[in-house]
Amino acid sequence: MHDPLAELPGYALRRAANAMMSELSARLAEIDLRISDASVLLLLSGERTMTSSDIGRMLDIQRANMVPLLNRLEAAGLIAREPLDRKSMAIVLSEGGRDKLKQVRRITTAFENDLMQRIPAEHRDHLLPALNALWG
Amino acid sequence: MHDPLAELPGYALRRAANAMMSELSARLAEIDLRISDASVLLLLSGERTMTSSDIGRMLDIQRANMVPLLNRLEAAGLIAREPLDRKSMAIVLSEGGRDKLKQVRRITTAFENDLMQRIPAEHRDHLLPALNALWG
DNA sequence: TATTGTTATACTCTATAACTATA
DNA sequence: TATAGTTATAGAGTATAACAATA
Repeated sequence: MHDPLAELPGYALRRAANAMMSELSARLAEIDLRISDASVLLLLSGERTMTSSDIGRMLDIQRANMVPLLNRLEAAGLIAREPLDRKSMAIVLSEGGRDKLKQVRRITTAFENDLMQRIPAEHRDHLLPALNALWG
Repeated sequence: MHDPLAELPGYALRRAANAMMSELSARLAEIDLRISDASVLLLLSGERTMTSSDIGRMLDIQRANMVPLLNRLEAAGLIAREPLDRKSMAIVLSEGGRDKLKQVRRITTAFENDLMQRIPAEHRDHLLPALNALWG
């Protein structure tokens, strides 16, 4: 059939992202996390001390929307809020958070490998730089 | 800074798609359309007669979610519903819909060109086939 | 003055279940 | 028996405005 949308990279980008997100969501649901939860845990695995606002800026999540997200992670025992001064809070991984992070790494590594395997070899190495050029 | 997410294609895919969508949304807002509205108009430009369910299957939109979408397009005078039998309705472009479609084509063509220009030349031609491999 | 954390709110998109009528 | 169109509803994600307290 002739699909008038088949040649539009923007359309393909949307469909590919949607397919990827729904598959990743399903895999992360097995450890009771959402994609944004997992992103936060991965970000907190770095060396830097970060506040809620810092995390939001890095992940492009509004400050206001970080609140329920971090509440959820805190209620699950994965992070703790520690005062930096009387205004800001450091968000740190708890011991349970570090355990969960290992599971996140296992799942995301396998997932990214599966994604790349689906791409014909001659195109594979071009995807990441092309995508990064579209938002970095 | 060291960003633990920088090397994940899935993450880059999400960020690139979000950036693309918000820019395209803004451009389409100038002609009072949403992205899914524009997708439907582009799809209806093909030769085939299509029902609401057909469109939903092509665009991966649930049957139930097609209803408000098509109601909106009908209220804007862009499409009409014409009975095929006593059960199904053909969705057809009205004259206003064909005019709007020209504007959609103008905007999306310019947009896709802009997108591609942001990608370094050596990666450019690989994006569409790589993305299509992730959902087709 | 700018920023942090927060509350409240609204809008969009998406997913599911159920129903009627027709193929 | 399967499908079309529809209604109702709920869950996510996301955006904005406002506020008090602190840098």
